[in-house]
Amino acid sequence: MLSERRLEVLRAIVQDYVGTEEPVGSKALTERHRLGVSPATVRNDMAVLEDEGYIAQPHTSAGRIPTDKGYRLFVDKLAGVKPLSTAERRAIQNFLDGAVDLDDVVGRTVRLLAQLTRQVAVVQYPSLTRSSVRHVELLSLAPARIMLVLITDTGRVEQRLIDCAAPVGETVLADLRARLNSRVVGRRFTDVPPLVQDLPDSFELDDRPAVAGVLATLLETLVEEKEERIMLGGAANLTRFNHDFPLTIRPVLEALEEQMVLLKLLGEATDSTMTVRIGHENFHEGLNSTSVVAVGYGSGDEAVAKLGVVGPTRMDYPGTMGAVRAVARYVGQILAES
Amino acid sequence: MLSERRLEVLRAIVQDYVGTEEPVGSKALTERHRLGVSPATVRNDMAVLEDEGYIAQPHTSAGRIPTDKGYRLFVDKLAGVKPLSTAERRAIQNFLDGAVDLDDVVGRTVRLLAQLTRQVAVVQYPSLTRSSVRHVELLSLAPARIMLVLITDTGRVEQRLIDCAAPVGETVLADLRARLNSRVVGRRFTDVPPLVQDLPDSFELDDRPAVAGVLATLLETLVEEKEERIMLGGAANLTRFNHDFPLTIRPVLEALEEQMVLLKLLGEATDSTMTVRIGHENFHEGLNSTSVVAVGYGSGDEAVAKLGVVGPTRMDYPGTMGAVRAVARYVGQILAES
DNA sequence: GCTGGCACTCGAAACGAGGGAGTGCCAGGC
DNA sequence: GCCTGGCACTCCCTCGTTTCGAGTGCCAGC
Repeated sequence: MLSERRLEVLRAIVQDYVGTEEPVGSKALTERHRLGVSPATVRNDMAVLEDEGYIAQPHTSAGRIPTDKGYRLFVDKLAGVKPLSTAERRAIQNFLDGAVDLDDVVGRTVRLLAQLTRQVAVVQYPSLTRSSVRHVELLSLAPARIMLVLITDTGRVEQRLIDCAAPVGETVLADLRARLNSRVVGRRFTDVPPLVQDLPDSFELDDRPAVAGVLATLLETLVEEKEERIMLGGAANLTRFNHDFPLTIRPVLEALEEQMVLLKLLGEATDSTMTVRIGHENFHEGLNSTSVVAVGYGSGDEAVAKLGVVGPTRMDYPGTMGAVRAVARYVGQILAES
Repeated sequence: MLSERRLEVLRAIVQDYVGTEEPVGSKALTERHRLGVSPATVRNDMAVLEDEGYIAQPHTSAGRIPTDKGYRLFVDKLAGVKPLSTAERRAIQNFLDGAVDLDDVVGRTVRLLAQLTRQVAVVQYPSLTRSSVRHVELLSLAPARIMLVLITDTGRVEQRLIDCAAPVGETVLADLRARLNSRVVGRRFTDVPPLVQDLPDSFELDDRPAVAGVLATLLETLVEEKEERIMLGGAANLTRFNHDFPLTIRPVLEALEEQMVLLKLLGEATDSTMTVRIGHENFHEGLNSTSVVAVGYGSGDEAVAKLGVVGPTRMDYPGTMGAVRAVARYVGQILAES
């Protein structure tokens, strides 16, 4: 177990390194922080911290920088979540109010988060699997062609084209639409499958294939993982850490273009606790020197999706966590109102 | 007027510079191209080309690089559009087939273009103002709250929340829905306003405000420029020209995050001719060393929107133009089918 | 267990020489 | 009149050397 002072030294190192982006030495540390001991003592502490793997030196005779393990300790034990100023809170509110639809909400959120944290923002659309049905619409585009439109309680709209083997009459379609809605409106999407299973049975034999086709597409839409949509913003902020630049920005940009990677970054937890994934904890080559701060958001207690930011491991964790949490709360409110 | 050979020299310079990314000198030129003259002659030609502003040298005693004016001449007079190989064509087809909805089409297109050209791809969603109405849906969410869903013939779906001053009955809503659809389905969005202007008059006095409100939101949705949606992809390709890197990538990324800038980049022309905007022709600081190749696409002859790529002025114009044109054609086909 | 002192390390910046690619210009030849 | 070979000149780039300084580890002393 590390002594109190050594933890204090680690905290000071993290803070200074985040601020200056340069390895921090023992002398500079004692000058910038009131540690009450001499540089020599700090050097001894640093040697211990290095042995334990919390800090490292880029090369002999340079200052120290925190390791992933060091940041982890910092986040878990040494740092809190910095609340936003009232001015910032007001800015968030102003910015998010006035969104006209879900796309707009998500778009504004992503820009807001990017601006607030000066990092790359990632916002997931409300997940279908965690939403409820507000309305199902069936539109006949051509005799054997139907458009399925799904509207969720979070305002999300999904559409699908369905090619039927045989033409479907307007009356059948209207009938199906009515029955479908009476059964599923207000229900969670995950509960839908058993509710519609026997629906084809109540139709004329001739119409059953078409009805079954529509239902199949409906269920497919619910299940497909690619239906998890994600919006990204603030990529320009990547250029701010122009340290070892070209080497590091490339793989990050590439990773951020992959839907699947983004989803994994945000994490699987379905509650709204905040997760901080640091460096190698992301298990993705190329994101080894980036951290992710993510949190669930939703209209109620339960999270319908996640949002967060991606930045260098050398980031202002307390500030970032504060911003992410605050934005998630406001987005939840907005969603609850609509 | 430049002599034939001098044009040939310019072409050679552009080609070599695009290939090597390094200023090209007279000796290297004669070695790599069969110009039939000596380096000294080429030097004289280069001096003339420089006087005319087609090429420049970064500093005395360095090779020459093309100026924007030089690229312009190259694109206009010296280069054609390189057709894609059949393998590439097949790849496009395979990649775009199997898209399930409009979002999917646009998403696939953006990835395809980025991959094909190895540059940043930009795809605009079919513009509302150039589409026709397929269906208008009105859903009652709460007594005084309506969701308006607009579906276009290109498969685009837009939704809007409408807060009415007073509750609107289901029958009124159904009535309005029916009348609205019978009037506007199949019509161009730009033609809609006069078609619905007198619609409130046919309703009970009590219901007119609500009806008018719905119509107002509908018209607003059509007009608003921000409804021009755009998808972006391949940002990681920016890192490929890591020449004067950090200086140049930052403003480009920033510019690409602004919806308005992107729209302007794609250009205003509504037909499907290809436009190439080179360097300063973009009139946007930060995009001074990037070029944009854009073209309209649509299901018929007329363009419903634009797509294109953004890359360094030092790009392979013939190849890029070929890829952009080919992709636009395929997307048009896909759209026509749906 | 803390501190001051000291020798040592090693990267970053500054300096300077050399090489080389490229240029402009000129005189001569077809 | 246009092309060509020759030549002197210009600068950038590379590379080795040097210097400088921040930082370290270790040790003896309090």
